[in-house]
Amino acid sequence: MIVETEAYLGGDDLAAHASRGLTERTRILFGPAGRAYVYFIYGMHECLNVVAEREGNPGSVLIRALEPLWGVEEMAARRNWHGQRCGLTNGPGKLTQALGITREQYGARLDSGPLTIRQWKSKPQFKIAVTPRIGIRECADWPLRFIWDGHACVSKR
DNA sequence: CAATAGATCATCT
DNA sequence: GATGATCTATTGC
Repeated sequence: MIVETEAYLGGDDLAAHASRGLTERTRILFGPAGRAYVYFIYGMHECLNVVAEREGNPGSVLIRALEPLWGVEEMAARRNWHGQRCGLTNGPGKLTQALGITREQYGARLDSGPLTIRQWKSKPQFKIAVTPRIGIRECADWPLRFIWDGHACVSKR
């Protein structure tokens, strides 16, 4: 269950990787929605995005945190680069570590297959809070971070 | 407690 | 050659 996301837009959203145009790394952002945009950052972290706009518009959603509903033991069995146990999913880098997501999943479908993200069928019975995005400089105060308010798996700050 | 340093590399200038 | 949609450990108050 995803409990924290951030939106990255096209056009004048300078915080978005796609804002500097189509490059080899960002080309998937300009493709059809429902694909995975995985990028490597800070020399040691992968982050997972869902392409969210129609073809030609580079909008995406960064998956920042989730609550593991199953597979917790598999996640906990993995080790991160520091040799420590992971399995925590409250942060973009830790999340991909726990799920075993790498750039091999770049461009993978998220609407079918093993990485399918399912929709919440009924109306959400929890409170959704909106806050500024985290860890960026450009457009840092744009209210584009969406969290399950009060959920233990949401990242800090 | 809060602040910061360090790890470490693909991507862009 | 600099930087970054991060995380953890360590230092300093």
